Amino acid sequence: MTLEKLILQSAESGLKELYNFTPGRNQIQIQITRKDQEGDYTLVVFPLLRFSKKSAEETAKELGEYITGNVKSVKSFNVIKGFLNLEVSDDYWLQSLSLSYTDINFGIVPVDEKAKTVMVEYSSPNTNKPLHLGHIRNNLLGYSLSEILRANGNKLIKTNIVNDRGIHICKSMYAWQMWGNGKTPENSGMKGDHLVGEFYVEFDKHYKAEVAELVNKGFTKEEAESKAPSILAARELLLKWEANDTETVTLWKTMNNWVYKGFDITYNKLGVDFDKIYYESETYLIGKEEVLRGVSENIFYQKEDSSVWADLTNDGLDHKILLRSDGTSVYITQDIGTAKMRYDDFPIDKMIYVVGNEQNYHFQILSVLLDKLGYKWGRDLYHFSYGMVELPSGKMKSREGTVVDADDLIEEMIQIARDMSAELGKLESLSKEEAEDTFRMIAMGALKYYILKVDPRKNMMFNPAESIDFNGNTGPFIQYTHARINSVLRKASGNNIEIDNNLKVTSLSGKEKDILKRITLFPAIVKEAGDNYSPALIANYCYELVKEYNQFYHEHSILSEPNTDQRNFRLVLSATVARVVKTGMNLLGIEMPGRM
RNA sequence: GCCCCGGUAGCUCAGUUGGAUAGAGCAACUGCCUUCUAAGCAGUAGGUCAUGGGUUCGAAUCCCGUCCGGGGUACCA
Repeated sequence: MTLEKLILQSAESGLKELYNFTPGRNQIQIQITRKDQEGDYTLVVFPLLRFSKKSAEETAKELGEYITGNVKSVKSFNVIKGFLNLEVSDDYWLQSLSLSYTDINFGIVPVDEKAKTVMVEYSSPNTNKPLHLGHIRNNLLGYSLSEILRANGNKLIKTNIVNDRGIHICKSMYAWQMWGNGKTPENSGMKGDHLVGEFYVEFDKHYKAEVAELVNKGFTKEEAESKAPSILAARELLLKWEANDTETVTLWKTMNNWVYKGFDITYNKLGVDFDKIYYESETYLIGKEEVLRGVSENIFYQKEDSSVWADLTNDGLDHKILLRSDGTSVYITQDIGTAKMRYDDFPIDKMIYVVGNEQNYHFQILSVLLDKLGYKWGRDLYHFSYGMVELPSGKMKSREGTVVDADDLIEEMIQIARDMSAELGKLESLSKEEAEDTFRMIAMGALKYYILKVDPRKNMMFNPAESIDFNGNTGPFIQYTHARINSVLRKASGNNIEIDNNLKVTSLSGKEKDILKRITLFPAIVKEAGDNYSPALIANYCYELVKEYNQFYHEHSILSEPNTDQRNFRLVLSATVARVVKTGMNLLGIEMPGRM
C-alpha cells in the first residue's frame, strides 16, 4: 500500500476517533506539499471544520498528532493556516528508492491473461498525398497512447485504416492520366507519396480554374463546383472503380503502391507500427451491405433519387447521407464496415479512434448509426479527439500545398542535430554510423517531445520559421541528462565501483529528497496518463524529474564523494533516474542515446 | 443562424475531481567550465489568468452573460 493511502486511512480513523465523524469518499484531500513549505504530504482541513467544530489550526494539530502517532513513516508535522503538512522519514524514501531501483519494470503494469483488449486506430492516411505535420501529431499520439495503455496492463492491438479508395484518390488518378506524361517514382526519382500528392494539387489547380470559368459564364458557384469537367471525370473514375473496371483498378493499384512505399519510409522514420492494417477497399462493401440492411429493416430510408439517409433527429442530430444517389459510398459508410469487421476479427473490450477534433460530429454519428444497426458496442466507441496543428498562416491544407511536409521536417531536424553537435564539439569519438544514429535519435526526440508535451485535446501552434528547440524544456535536454548519468555510471564501473542496493545514508539533502519523492510518483503518473489518455503527463513528468536531477548534479559530486555510503546512494539515485526517464520517454516513442 | 472546443508572461506551453505567494522553456539581460558531459546550473526582468457577474472558508479551475479565435453543420474525406 502506498504511504498516501496509509495516511488517508489514518486520517479517516482519526476523524472517527476525534470527532466521531465518518468521512465519505474523496472527502479527505491529501496532496503533495508545495515546494516552498516544509513537509511531504499535505492534508487540507478546511472541509473538515464543520465536523470538528474547532478552528482550522486546532483541527490540523489534533489530526497531525493522531497521524504521526499512527503512521510510522510520518515523523512530524507542521500547521500553516488550514494546511496540515506531514513530514515523512528519510528511511521511508530510501526504502522506496531501493524498491524502484530493484524493480526492472518499475512503473509498468504487466499484461496478464485477464488483461483487457484495447484496439487503437491511428494514422489512417488517405492515399492521395504524403504525410504532413498534422499526420505526425496523429501518429505520435496514437503510438504513444498505445504504449501507455499497454504499460497500464492492457493488451494492445494497433490498427490503421488506409483510406485507399474514394473520390480523393480518383482525383490524383485523373490528374496523372491527363497531365502525368507517364511520370513514375522510378523515372523521376521522386518518393511515391510525394509524386501522387503532386497530382492531387495539380487536380485542384485545374478544378479551381474550371469552376472560376463556369462562374464567369453565369453559373452559380454550387453549380459550377458540381459541373466542372475535372470533377465529373473523377466521379466517373470512382464509378468505374466500383464497377471493377480493369484499367481503372490497375491504375489505382499502381498509384497506391507508389504511395505505400513512401508511407513505409515515413512510418519507419517516425518509429510507429501496426499490428493489423485494414484497407477501406476491403471494408466499404461490408459498410454498404450494412447500410442496405438498414434500409430493408427500415432503420434508414431511401430518397427518390435513390440516395440513402439516416434520420437522427431523435438523437438531437441531423439527417445523414449514407450512400450517394449514384450508389457510391461515402466516408461514414466504410467506417461502419470497418468497425464491424474489427469486432468480428478481435475480442475488443475497448475501441479507440485517434482522429482529429474536426471529426467530432462524424464519430458522434458513427456511434449512433452502429447502435441503430443493433451493435451493442456502438455506443462504446471512443473518439480520442486531438487538436489541429496550426501554422502562423492558419490551417494546413494539402490541396493548397500549405503544409509542413513530414519527410522534409524530419530531414531538417536531423540536419539541425548534426550542425549543433558539430558546433558543440560532441560525438567526435563515435563512428560515423553511431553518430548518425545519435543525430537521428536526438532529432526525433526533439520533434516527438515538442508535439507530445502539449495537451492532446488542444490545438497547437507550429512556427516553421522558429525551428524546434534543443535546449530547455525539450526532448534533447532530457536525453542529455540521461546520457550524462550513463557517463557517470560508465566511469563508476570503469573504476570498479560496485553499486549496492542496500542503502546506508544518514542525511539527505533537499535536492536528493526532491528526486526521491519524484521517482516514487512515477507509477501514479503512468496510471494517470493511461486514465486520461495523456502522453503530455509523461512528458512533463520526465522534464520535472531531469530538471531536479540536473540541479542535484550541479550541487553534489557523485564519484568524488569521500563517504562511500553517500556515494553509493547517489549512484543508485542516478541509475534509477536514468531508468525511470528512459521508461517514460520510451512510452512517448523517444529513444535515449547512450551518449551525446 | 445553430452546435462543439479554446483564450494563462512578448512567443510556445504547464497548472486534472476548487486549496497556500499562478509555474516552465524560448527570446532579453547578468554570472558560473584546470573539478563526474555547459544540449547544463544560478540570477534579473516579464501576469487585471480575455472580460463582467455569481457560487464559498477559498476560483485560472465550477455556473451564467459578453467579446475574440478555431472547428463542425445533409451527396469532400
